[in-house]
Amino acid sequence: MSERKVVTRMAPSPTGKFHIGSARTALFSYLYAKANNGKFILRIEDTDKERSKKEFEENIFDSFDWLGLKYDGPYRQSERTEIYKEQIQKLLDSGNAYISKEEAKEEGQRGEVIRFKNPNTKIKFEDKILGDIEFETSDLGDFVIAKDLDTPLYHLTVVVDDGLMKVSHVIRAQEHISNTPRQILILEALGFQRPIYAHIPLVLAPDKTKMSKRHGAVALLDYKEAGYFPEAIINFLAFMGWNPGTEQEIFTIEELAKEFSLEKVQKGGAVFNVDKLNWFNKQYLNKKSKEEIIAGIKHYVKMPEEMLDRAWSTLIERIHKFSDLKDENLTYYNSTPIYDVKDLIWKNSDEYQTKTYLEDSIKILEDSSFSSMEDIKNSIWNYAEEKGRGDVLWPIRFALSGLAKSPDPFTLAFILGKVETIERLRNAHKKISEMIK
RNA sequence: GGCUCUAUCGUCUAACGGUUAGGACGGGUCCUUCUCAAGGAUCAAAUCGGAGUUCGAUUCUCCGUAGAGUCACCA
Repeated sequence: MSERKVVTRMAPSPTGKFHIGSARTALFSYLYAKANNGKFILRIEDTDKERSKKEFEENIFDSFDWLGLKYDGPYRQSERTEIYKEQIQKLLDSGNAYISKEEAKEEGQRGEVIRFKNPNTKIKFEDKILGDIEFETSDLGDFVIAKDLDTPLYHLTVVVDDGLMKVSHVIRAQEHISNTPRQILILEALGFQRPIYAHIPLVLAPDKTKMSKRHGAVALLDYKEAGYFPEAIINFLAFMGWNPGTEQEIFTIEELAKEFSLEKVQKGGAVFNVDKLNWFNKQYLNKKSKEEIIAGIKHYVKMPEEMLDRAWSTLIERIHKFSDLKDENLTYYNSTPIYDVKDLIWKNSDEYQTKTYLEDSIKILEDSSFSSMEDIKNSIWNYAEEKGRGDVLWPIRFALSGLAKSPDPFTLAFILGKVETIERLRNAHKKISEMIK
């Protein structure tokens, strides 16, 4: 019984961009196959000629590539018409299906379709995740399995393909659970071996309903665009509805493939929590090499190479993902900040003191080495301690960034470089001098 | 509405029928600190309700309640 080689599959239809929820289903299928030394198949379910689009098929491939999920295939149902035809004929011949004359109620409907002859029985199956499930098939009626011999429909094609491709475990989203009895009926009529079913819980939006376009970003590749790392997405997705039973949270896909089991998959749906995703992404961001980080930053920030070399580690301190850089006010790195002179003065300080501190600071920094942030800090720290850290440091930092919130003055000075730093400080000094007279 | 499924902190989740119900995200407070971020410490926060089984139910059973999915000549 357990002799069967593990074969799982993901069977998306190219009728829209590949969904983040589908990505998780694919991941679970993939992981289960890997965990059991099995095979993972990608099958494009494009029997609906009206709605299937090549661009969406591409989107599916790009999605798998981005996540790094290797698969067997891809197979396309649109290329397997002859196979289905043969199976439909078998069903017709055995009396399990029949050609039904119909009244076309809607435009495009046929006057003749092929229906499955429902034996009206009770179908029981054991779902690996949900447990025993029972359906009365009588309320399904004689459902349509093909428009004609050359135009098979979903239920038929899934069963035929899963049967012929020797799929051992059908791991799919819970929304498919009510399709299962129909498919078991066809499968039995065709004499295929029954796969093990595992219906994984849905990915939910914050309102607890199935995630859809109206909830925001649902296409997997939207997350690529937003600057998330595929490793972070995988790690996050794996933890929606599954957990290792330990307190380890960071997993590479290889580690996941080792640990994954259907027994630990949750029964109920899981709400998609962007904050947690961001946290995962940050974990991976912190592990990236300097080169990778610089490359990522370049997509969102224009900065001289040499300056970027000093700024990269500071830039990622305040973000979870690269695209967050868009929301950061970073213009002060490239252009002289514009600000109100009065903002140069720290809390209880005044313009006279601030002017003096600026003057002294400029002198100190002119003699300082700028080869590291520490050098800069060391040169001015004692003076700041003596006069009051806020009184000295705030004007410097403000003169450099023009912002109430920014990295510390030493870091800023280091990134901007000596020439630019001194110039901005002189500028500030000039402004405050003018204010006084 | 029919059918099917689900139910532990706000969210993701852990807990052989016996735990002060644990962890993570997020949040609060404190420390650090010129600001922000980061970091460290710390706190708050949950077993849907009612019966039953049991010496003992988060855990098993039943009934409620709530939520979800699905009901195509789509997949």
